Amino acid sequence: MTASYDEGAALFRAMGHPVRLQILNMLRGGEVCVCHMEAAFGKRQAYISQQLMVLREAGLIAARKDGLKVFYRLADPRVDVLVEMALGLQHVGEPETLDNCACPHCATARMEIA
Amino acid sequence: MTASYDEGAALFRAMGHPVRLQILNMLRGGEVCVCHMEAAFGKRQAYISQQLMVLREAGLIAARKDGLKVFYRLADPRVDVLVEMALGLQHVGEPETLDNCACPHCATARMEIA
DNA sequence: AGACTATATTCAGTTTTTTGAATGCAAAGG
DNA sequence: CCTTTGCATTCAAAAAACTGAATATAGTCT
Repeated sequence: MTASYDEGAALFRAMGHPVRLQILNMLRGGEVCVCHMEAAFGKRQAYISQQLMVLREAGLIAARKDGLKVFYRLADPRVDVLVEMALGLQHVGEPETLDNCACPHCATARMEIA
Repeated sequence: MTASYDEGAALFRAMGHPVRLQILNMLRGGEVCVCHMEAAFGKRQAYISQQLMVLREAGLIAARKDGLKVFYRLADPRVDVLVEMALGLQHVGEPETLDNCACPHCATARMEIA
């Protein structure tokens, strides 16, 4: 019974960090690889991975490995709504799909298409 | 722009604590005085006040003073939904209205009615 | 196998949060 | 005015979170 509050609080604590919230918001747009976040946020890769670990342990995101890259997605549809509400109901999130990704892989992917 | 994430994160951090979450959930049922929380949670009064301060500073709750007592309520309707979602969409919250309050004031209030 | 790439983990120092204890303060009653 | 009641604030020690640096791992390619 008190466990419910502990679990709920743990959920909020995991979301209560600017970078993690930004990651979650980005994932609302669909699956994203780590290198994309690295490029989009301008943070060190190790740092991004640390935050991803927190989110993973909280059960907020799930990972899919494809070759060398790892793609992350929201693990729970509730998270989408929670993030949306916290950011003010109108904040659409940067249209940061893989399209404007500056990481080597995404860039070359675009070149192949064009 | 980054401020949005900071603000959202601050919101979640304020909610990311078992006792504070429990307080917020209680307030979903309406206005409640501090003495009621004290009795309902079995925590020291000063401790409750500390958590209330955090919630107040985060803009999640508002206070109304009536004589010696202070009544708190949710300041933002979004909070109601956020708490509800975090607690699992079904958790109704203890039916802890002022009716089952063990604090002196609430107890005598009941006696006056009966 | 060796080198390289993408991501993960560990470690340590710093900052923040948490929480118990003590104290402060304003309103009400006598 | 003095006391009591209900709540708030301050302080300090312990616990936890944050983050930079270094290191590890796993997959790919030659």
